[in-house]
Amino acid sequence: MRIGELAIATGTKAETIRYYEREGILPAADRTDSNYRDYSDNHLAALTFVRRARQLGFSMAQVRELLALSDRVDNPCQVVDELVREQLEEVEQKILDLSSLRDELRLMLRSCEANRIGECRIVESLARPLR
Amino acid sequence: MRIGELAIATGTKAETIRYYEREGILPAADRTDSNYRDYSDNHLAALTFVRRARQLGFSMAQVRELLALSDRVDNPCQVVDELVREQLEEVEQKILDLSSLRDELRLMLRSCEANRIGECRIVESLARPLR
DNA sequence: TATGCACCTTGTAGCAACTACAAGGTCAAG
DNA sequence: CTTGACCTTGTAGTTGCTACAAGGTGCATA
Repeated sequence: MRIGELAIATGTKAETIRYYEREGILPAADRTDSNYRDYSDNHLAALTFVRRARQLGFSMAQVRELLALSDRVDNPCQVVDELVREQLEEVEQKILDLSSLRDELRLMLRSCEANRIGECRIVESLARPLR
Repeated sequence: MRIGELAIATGTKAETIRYYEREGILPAADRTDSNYRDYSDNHLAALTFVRRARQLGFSMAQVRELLALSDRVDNPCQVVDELVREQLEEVEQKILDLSSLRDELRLMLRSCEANRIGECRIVESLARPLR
């Protein structure tokens, strides 16, 4: 399978796939006579894994770790569990941050009843000293 | 007031302040005889505004817009309102995305009862085809 | 006066994770 | 035999900073 096909199959741009290969996230593909990359089902599975982990918010470094772990079938599952737990904590923190941000934005909208910037509470509230 | 003072007053690194000046987000400061930047209270207010907007998740481009709007006191407040509304929508969408992500991570953790990677559901669930 | 230290200057390069080109090679269809 | 879709490499751009390096300035202290 050529890079374009793999790209469509995984919803990844061809350039991103080449980037992953350069970064050592994906193993290099075989080459055809005309030097085109030629991917196997193993590559498809690997890229699927990578994309899914990325979608779940894992960093490239974390994906590297996950890949290394999943290669060594005899490792304790605990290590993977730990990575997931860390990621979960980060995500939960982000949700909290965004929630208070959302509340502030909502407040700003509600307070805007003037119709000229001169009296606009939104601009005022942005100009307030930082907490 | 010198750059270090302004940095402390706003919780911004001096390098970031110089960066904002380069980017035209902040007006250039006056210079002392020895070529040090010399900031006024207006600069303090402007930087406070910028930092607050950035904390609220506005992009640099949006901050530029907000600054331009807040300069023209006779513009309808509606334009600012619209920007805030857009930002709010983005934030709400991000919260939704992160929430489903959180749910998936929680599921992964719960399903991991094996203790060897060979049977690890987490690794399995990462290898599943992309939705 | 000298010296040490914190602060300032400019310029450049690095980060994450791609994305967008440019300039050219390959291949199948019409 | 030409068109057009695909592929190749390499390089540079994106966002919003951050981190140097190499040198100048200002002020307190020995």
